[in-house]
Amino acid sequence: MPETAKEEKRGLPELPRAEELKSIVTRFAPNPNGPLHLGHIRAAILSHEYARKYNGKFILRFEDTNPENVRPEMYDLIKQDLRWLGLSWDEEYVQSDRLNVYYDFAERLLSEGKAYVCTCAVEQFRSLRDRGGACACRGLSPAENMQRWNRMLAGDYKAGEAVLRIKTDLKHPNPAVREWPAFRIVETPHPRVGSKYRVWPLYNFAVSIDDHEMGVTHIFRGKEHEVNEERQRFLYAHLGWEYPVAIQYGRLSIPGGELSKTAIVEAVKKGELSGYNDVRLATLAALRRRGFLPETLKKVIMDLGATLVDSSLSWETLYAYNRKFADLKAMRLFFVPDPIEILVRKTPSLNDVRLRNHPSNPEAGERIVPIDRRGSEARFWIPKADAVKWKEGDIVRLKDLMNVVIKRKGVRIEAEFFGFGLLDVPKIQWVSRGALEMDVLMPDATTISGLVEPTVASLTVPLIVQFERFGFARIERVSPKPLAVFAHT
RNA sequence: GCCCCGGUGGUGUAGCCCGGUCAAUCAUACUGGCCUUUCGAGCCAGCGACGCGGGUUCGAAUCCCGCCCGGGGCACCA
Repeated sequence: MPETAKEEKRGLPELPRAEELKSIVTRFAPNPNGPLHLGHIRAAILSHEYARKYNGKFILRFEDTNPENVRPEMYDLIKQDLRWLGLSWDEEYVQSDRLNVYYDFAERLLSEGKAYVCTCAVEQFRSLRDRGGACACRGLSPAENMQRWNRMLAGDYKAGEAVLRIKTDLKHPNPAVREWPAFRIVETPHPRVGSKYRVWPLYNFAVSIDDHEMGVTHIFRGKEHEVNEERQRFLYAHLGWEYPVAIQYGRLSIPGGELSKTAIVEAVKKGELSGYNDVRLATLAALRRRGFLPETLKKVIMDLGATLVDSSLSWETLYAYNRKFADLKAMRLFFVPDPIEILVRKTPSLNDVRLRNHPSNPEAGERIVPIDRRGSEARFWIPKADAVKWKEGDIVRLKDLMNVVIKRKGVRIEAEFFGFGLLDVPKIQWVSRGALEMDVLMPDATTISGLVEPTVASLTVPLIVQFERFGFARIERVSPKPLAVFAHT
């Protein structure tokens, strides 16, 4: 038992204030403007796991308050991604459905003199702000502000002509937190709610209102939000609210994961990438396609924890974790890359062989590998890369079948049967009668072609398999031509 | 330029708040061995780190100061 406790402590340290709060509420709040990647799922997984650990609530909230970059297909893609990861949410919100809520709080702040509608030109406002000064709008009465606000809503101002600002400390050491904007005017129709609204809340406002209204107790987010927290605290103070516990973590990088959501969307448009799940990407869709298992990603993220240090993950680490999980259940198959034919003479009577689908798990069942045999001659395909290393007289074993001795090399290898008994010689995977052509898409987007056992045609895909002596892969389709996506060795 | 944060083995982390039990945890990688009809998995052993300099203290990875290095923010994006 102490073991378990220790393990748990390592993976999931106790949350601050978990004891005093009756219930824990966390949330994952993605912007539906692009595909989820490793960095996003860090927030999602941590939030989810903690909610579950404390029997709390996990909320999914789409932060789509910028009509200009919302991509309608992303709402569902993100949900699919989360489901695949095994994350379940108790409540779901979409910010573009909640404008009235935000408006109510805006009006309350205006009437209490804690916010104002600013019509200054941005540059002018900024230089004033940087010097610690207030613009004329700040001194307006609540009544005047309400009037301006109504004019904003009515459409009397164009985009950029008016903005609602939250009053802060004009002398705050960081100019970036002073008098931050909470609402702006956007004329672009929103993909979900169309032209119903033209005044949109900005991130810091919508997040603050929602986190409080939804009872969020713990927030997980990247440290790039540190300044935002300072800004939001002014709003919480105005409204007399208590700020949730915020847990920040550093940047998570991995080779291939450099691309921003916008850059990915662009590259896909231009055809430079095959899609959001292009194997060269570190999007969740790509990781899934490459055969990474949800439990692998969860484990990796949980091991990372929530430290402020920036961490750079290596693919090797990801592979190692995944190998461990995949090995337990992946069906074994023979795949022969870049095949060369081998003719084996003097073979005794041979039947098609029945092989275990998994070396140590009998429940995985068996499969038949057919053999092309005429009289005492049998034909197989083996990897050329192995064959070139042999010389005449070498003995090798066709794995799980028989030993052969190499007689002649050429465009076709000629060999002779050398017994069934297990020998301490190289064991080579092979295919024979009925073998199917298959492509394996590699992580660098190149393709390796080869032959695979005919049983592939009857598999239910997608399926994670291990091609013996080649590596783990995810079979993506079995017809017309089977395609697998390589995961790792 | 201004504001903020961080630096533990090759990599990722635990420990740092509340100094001693830390000749520093765990994982991964790597090396060697065992096992195995895969170059996969498993088992065993080994390897290897507190950014630098000062200070406080009987004692510092842990506290203080300086330096160096790295990251983030300074959007009417999220």
